[in-house]
Amino acid sequence: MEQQEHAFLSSNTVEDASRIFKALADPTRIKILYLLSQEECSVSHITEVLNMTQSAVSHQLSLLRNLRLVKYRRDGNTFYYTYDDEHVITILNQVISHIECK
Amino acid sequence: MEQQEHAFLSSNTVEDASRIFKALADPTRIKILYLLSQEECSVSHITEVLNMTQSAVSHQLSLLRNLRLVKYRRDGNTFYYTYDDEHVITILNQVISHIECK
DNA sequence: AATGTATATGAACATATGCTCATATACATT
DNA sequence: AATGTATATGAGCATATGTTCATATACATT
Repeated sequence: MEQQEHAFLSSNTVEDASRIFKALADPTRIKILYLLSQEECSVSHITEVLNMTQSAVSHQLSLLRNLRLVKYRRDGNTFYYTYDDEHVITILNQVISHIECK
Repeated sequence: MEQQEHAFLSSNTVEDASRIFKALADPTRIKILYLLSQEECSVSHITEVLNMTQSAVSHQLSLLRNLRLVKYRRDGNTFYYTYDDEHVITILNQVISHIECK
């Protein structure tokens, strides 16, 4: 009630923002989300394109699922993932464009 | 030369994007950058507002300096920091607005 | 010159993160 | 029912990260 004269962020807001940026902070997750921004993908397809182990990809998808950044549908044994947060994809694309036009 | 049919990101681009998002992924750095988005601040002012140790703040400022996200001017013993990357501030504010209007 | 003040920096430590390896699960096929 | 296939998951491990503590640096003041 004294030392904070200017508008500041609530700790919830800061935590939420941190969570979003953390999700985007890892190269593997950037690649996955970028792929999904272009097309629905099966896990095995992601695994092949990124040239990673199935387990590593699956762990990252699990993390992205928990954050509600991706969702999936199942068809037999195949799981097809799509992105589930338009805003986060927009942010990702903005940063990528900004980097590429340098 | 065969398994990559769609446009994909160069690893440099991915690394650069990762670096930017990593910078924004920590609550302390979010608070610092948000403060600096509003006004030029001395280290001691940031320390008081965030209620953290001088050392912790200084370490984070050092990290942000290395990433060229902030710069400073010196006036006697006091160092005044400002942000140095308009685009990153824009991204931060976009994410914050998005979170707050939920 | 000596002391004070604001900030930076290195080492150490605890926690978080991302991967691998082994294995579980669930559906498909035979 | 038995085997195969696609994916998920838990444990373990190595590395990265953020803080603290102690101390260095550089300028100011007396």
